[in-house]
Amino acid sequence: MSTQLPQLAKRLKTAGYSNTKTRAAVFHALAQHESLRMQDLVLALRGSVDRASVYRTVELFEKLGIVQRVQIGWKYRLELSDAFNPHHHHIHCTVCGSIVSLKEDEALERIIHGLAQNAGFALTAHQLELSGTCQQCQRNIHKK
Amino acid sequence: MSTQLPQLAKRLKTAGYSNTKTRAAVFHALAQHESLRMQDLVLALRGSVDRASVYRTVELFEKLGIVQRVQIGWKYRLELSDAFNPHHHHIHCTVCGSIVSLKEDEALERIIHGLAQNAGFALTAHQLELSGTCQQCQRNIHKK
DNA sequence: CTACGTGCAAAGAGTTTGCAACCGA
DNA sequence: TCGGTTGCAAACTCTTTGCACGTAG
Repeated sequence: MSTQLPQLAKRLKTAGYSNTKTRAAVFHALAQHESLRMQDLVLALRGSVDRASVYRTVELFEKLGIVQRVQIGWKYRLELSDAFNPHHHHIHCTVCGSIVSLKEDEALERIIHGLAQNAGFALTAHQLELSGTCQQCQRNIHKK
Repeated sequence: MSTQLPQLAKRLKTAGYSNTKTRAAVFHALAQHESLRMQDLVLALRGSVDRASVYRTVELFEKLGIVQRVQIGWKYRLELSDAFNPHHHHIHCTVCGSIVSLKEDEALERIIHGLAQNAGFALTAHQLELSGTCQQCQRNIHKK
């Protein structure tokens, strides 16, 4: 959403960083997708932003809490953080690779915070990753 | 535990694979630690098992459900799967890097299964990763 | 104008693969 | 013995870094 670009500019400014074309381009590319792999992001910006700059920008965005890495399967994917995108978790199909976002679940979040508290930790983040077989793929298996 | 070696032999045999020294060595190294990074595993086996074989063995063990990759921070770590090691989740300190295993929480597991069901998925695995600051590091920060 | 930001190219991790020798059943 | 397994070395992919030039403030 381009409505979020002012948000980006503000965050950069507040933290003392320049609001450059490159950073806006990376942000824009990220906003186009629910989540993407680094290689997709690099590809999407091919010709306009150098690979090294993409990595550097992502690193900065993480530090500023603009972007987060989420684990899907073995590899991470990138997505805008909770401030730009409501908090959620993912479930992915190990057969076809599709990814579904799960709405926030209050009871779940409560338990998670309780677990951290019991361990004496001040919780700053958490990720839950489910994997299994989606409905479509379950049907396909039965066809065989 | 060496008491688990027969378990390994059985699993390999059942699946039609040889029970080799290399595989036993990799398994043994994994059993020595709660979890380790690939590089630590390679290092622990330096001189006895080649790097490529470690990778190949880990891949096989995953396929056979002997080993699982868990996410800690951005990188994955390896640990024996739930069949050899009770199901649990992790919380890690982003300051000192320490990792604490959390005991299974029934309510949590129930919610997770419910979420998968709602999404129409047949759940096969899940991982929860918490991150924050541990008690020790919270104290250290206050000292400053 | 000055310091931060970027592109380019090259270096470094981490991981995979081809092939000949080796070993378990 | 025979086919699966391993070591070795090289190839690949992903990520980081140094440096000179470009650009925002």
